[in-house]
Amino acid sequence: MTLTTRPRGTNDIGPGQIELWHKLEEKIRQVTSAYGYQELRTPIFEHTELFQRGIGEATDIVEKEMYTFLDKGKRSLTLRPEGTAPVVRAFVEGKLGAGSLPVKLYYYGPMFRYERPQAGRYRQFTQFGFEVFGSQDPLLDVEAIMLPLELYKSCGLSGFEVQINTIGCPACRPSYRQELVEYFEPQVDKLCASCRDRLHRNPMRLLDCKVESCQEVLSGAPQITRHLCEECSEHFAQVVDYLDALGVDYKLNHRLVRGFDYYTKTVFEVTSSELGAQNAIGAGGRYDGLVEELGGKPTPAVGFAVGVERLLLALQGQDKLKAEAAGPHAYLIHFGGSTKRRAAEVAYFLRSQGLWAELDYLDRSIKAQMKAANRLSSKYAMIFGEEELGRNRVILRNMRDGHEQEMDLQELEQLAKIIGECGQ
RNA sequence: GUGGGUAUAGCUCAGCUGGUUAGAGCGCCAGGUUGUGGCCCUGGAGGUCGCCGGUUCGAAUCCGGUUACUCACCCCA
Repeated sequence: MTLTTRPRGTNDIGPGQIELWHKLEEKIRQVTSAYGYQELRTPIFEHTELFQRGIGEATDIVEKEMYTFLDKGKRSLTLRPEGTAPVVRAFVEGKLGAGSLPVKLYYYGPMFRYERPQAGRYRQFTQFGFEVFGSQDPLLDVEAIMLPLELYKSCGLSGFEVQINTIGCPACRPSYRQELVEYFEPQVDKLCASCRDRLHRNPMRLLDCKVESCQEVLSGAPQITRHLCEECSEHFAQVVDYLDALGVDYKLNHRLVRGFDYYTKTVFEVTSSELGAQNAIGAGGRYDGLVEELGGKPTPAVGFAVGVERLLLALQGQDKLKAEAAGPHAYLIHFGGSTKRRAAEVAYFLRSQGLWAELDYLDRSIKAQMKAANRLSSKYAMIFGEEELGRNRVILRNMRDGHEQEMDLQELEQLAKIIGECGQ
């Protein structure tokens, strides 16, 4: 449309915001390194088929939310709507499982889904996620919950809730499905339109329907517990056991179902009380069948993804993770002409020492330059006056207390030292 | 894809039932201080009133459409 509006559902992140992003990214690096994860950067787009197979044909994402296009070679490509399938693809393609297991990988970057934007939902959004390959240990399911909790806490976030559930595996899910269908079918006329539609395609998805009129039928729906095979049942018991032992606060939610087809056994979701309708700040689960489904050797895996914009929204709501704006170490004030050249010379020296030196490029009055120094909250102002320069000296003014002293320009190192010490 | 709300200066907003040069606060620039910031005072710049069309002698104001933002549904991080 216009040259001056960004595409719907996208955001520019500039001064005032980017500082928070940098801080969060730093926290992410700290937490992932403490847990022994290495970063994996995958392409922004992949072969469309990867997502069709990985996420599942019958999911909303694949059916209506993907940014899919043909390139000049007539290949169907898709802007990644999530991070797990690409990581699995890279894991298989790069034979990353050839060495010692488990393999711990994390990713960070933009994802794309064509949806109506709303609070905490954008067409281009950012996810931080991680995946562990090569072990069925329930302790790794627990780690996949602990790591994000560590991140949230280190950011200062409070008011979040962990919900967990198990959705079984290909061995035990069919019989549960069947019981669900048998339970719902006689009362099909009491269900909403979308539930009726999903009943035969994916009956488990009815469980988290929020339509008021469905609630009564749903409350009597059978639970998966009785259908779990011994392996799944034991696995989940151990997950719960570890969580209890580690003192993690969580809530069992038998109606928690994830939107992707690849999940098996444990699924979890973290919500924030700070957010509106889109209150999930992270979610994940185990997916023991996906690597094989995508052409790799059978490899169990578990992962988690954090919605970065949502986490940032929650943090801002709680006034956390604030970035204090740093100012220049020195603002060099000049009168134009030769004084400007001397100021520039000193500025470049200071910068070469790693100090933030700022100067006026608009040939403004001294008063205006002082105001600029003040506005940027510069620690020092340096005044390059004709008279002082004649004696090879400048005035160094401490902007905090107004104290001034003359400094010798022969000793730039000394000058840089003073400015650098009080700065920061 | 569906529904509600909103759209006036860089920002936050006022503009009553349509009436002449569209305002305020903050911010920005300049001056008050011939070489010195913050406070104060004075002045100044800055607006296609989202866009298109309609009603009217006359529309920022009423009507229709459209786009964007926003909130919610579906779904999801």
